[in-house]
Amino acid sequence: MEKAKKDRLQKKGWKVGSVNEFLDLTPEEAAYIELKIAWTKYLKECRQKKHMTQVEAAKLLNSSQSRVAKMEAGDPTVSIDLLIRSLFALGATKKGLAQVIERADLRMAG
Amino acid sequence: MEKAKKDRLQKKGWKVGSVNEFLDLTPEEAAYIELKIAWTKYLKECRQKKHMTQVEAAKLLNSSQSRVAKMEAGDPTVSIDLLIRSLFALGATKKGLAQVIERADLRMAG
DNA sequence: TGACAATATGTCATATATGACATATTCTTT
DNA sequence: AAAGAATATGTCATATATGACATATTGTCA
Repeated sequence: MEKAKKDRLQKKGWKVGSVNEFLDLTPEEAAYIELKIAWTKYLKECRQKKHMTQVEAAKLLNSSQSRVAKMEAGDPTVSIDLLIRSLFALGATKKGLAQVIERADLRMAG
Repeated sequence: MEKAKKDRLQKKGWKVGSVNEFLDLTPEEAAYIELKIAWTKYLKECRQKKHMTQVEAAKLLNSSQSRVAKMEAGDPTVSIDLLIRSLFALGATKKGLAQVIERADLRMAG
């Protein structure tokens, strides 16, 4: 993993226990995290496109402002399930979701 | 939601509490479930493409045969997170993941 | 600069997901 | 049809995710 990406992930709070463990992330684990972060960005885009505050989005999602903030920050306690459900509720499209995957820097085949 | 789809989801154990509640699924909730089921099918395809049994896949995934079975069955206790991580480990491609979304019957825009 | 809106961070009780195990069922092969 | 492999189902202790709340930080505008 290149340094820039590593720093970015660490900054996000994605310390899997230690920096060393972090360096040992398998390509699959790294891809999973990258994809998750890519979806968090898309989530923020969707909310902003609707001109909603986090408080308003939270109400729509039956959640709380703090959790919306964590979703958008890529907090490790946020599941992809929650991201996907929130994305749909915020008007994300199939095409948008798919493009996020295709454009994500997953370092994988395909 | 058309009857065929409803029956299919109910059969999968997706009773959200009652049949009535089920009929009241929002489009977003329905899309989430549909997408999840679509990924379970892709997971099974990936495993079979590798000529692996569920026991072998479980070992690769540091999981158990029963959980692999539940993943492929679309059990409600299986998260999308687990599905995605498992898919990557089983050699799924970005393109494959994206195509699953695009081809899923989500009844949404995009 | 002050004041208010928006977003971020930390914590917690509860809810949900997970691997593991036991057991049941289905599928193959003879 | 019998036997073994593969898959499915049920349950549980533990791990992780979630909404909520309090509080902190940042952004905006007068």
